[in-house]
Amino acid sequence: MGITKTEIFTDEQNKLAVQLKAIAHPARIAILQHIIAAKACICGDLADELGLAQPTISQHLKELKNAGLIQGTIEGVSVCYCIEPKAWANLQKELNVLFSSYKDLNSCC
Amino acid sequence: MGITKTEIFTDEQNKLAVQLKAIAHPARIAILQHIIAAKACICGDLADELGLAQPTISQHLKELKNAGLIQGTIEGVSVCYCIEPKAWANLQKELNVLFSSYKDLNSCC
DNA sequence: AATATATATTGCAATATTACGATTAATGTA
DNA sequence: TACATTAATCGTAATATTGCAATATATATT
Repeated sequence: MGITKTEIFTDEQNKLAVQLKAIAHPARIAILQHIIAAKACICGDLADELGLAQPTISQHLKELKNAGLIQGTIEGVSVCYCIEPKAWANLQKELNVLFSSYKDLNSCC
Repeated sequence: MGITKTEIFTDEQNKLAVQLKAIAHPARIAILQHIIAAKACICGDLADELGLAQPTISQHLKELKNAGLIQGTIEGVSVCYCIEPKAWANLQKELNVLFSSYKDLNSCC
């Protein structure tokens, strides 16, 4: 078919998948890194820095925003994007739970 | 176009994106959780447990393996899949670097 | 009000992903 | 060797993503 069967998974699994998908693109990783380093937080600057067209950056920002990972504040004619602290911390926690649940011991092969 | 411009990003950004993409699907999250909890580590069992067809699980396992996150050991007629410890630890580290690089202080908005 | 600047949206073509039935390949057992 | 069991691959249809040019929207300035 081609459509993910979200109904057979838990809300946690689906939400984690959605947020990871938002990060799982090199351009969006680069955008997040730039925002965090405060090198650039507005669309046009990011487009210049990363070498992608303005509409492309705008779309990536939209996806990150839809996933709740960043927030935008209107500043005159431009928009300043930055990390959404709660979602960021929550995702970090969820990932830690997943990654820490594995101990080298319980490997069966 | 529709093709990611990997050449304008660093190897680290691209690799991280690939591995995150591998995890960024509810079925693959569920598979990893099952493998870690040692509830099931063979294709058929996972198919039964998760309610997806055997070829579908096989494809998801292949993607996780391609990303280097799991490894498969042939055990008679079946294959036991488990976490690839090094890649797992490395990804955990990379994610920690990314997530920890953000401090609530340096938000510009 | 007209102009400049910055972001968002639309539309499109190329590509990638998702899921599964049918089939094939590989190992173990009678 | 024939048969059973399990995993992988192939083929296909549906859907989603990626990137950009063109355009629209929104705010600031003159």
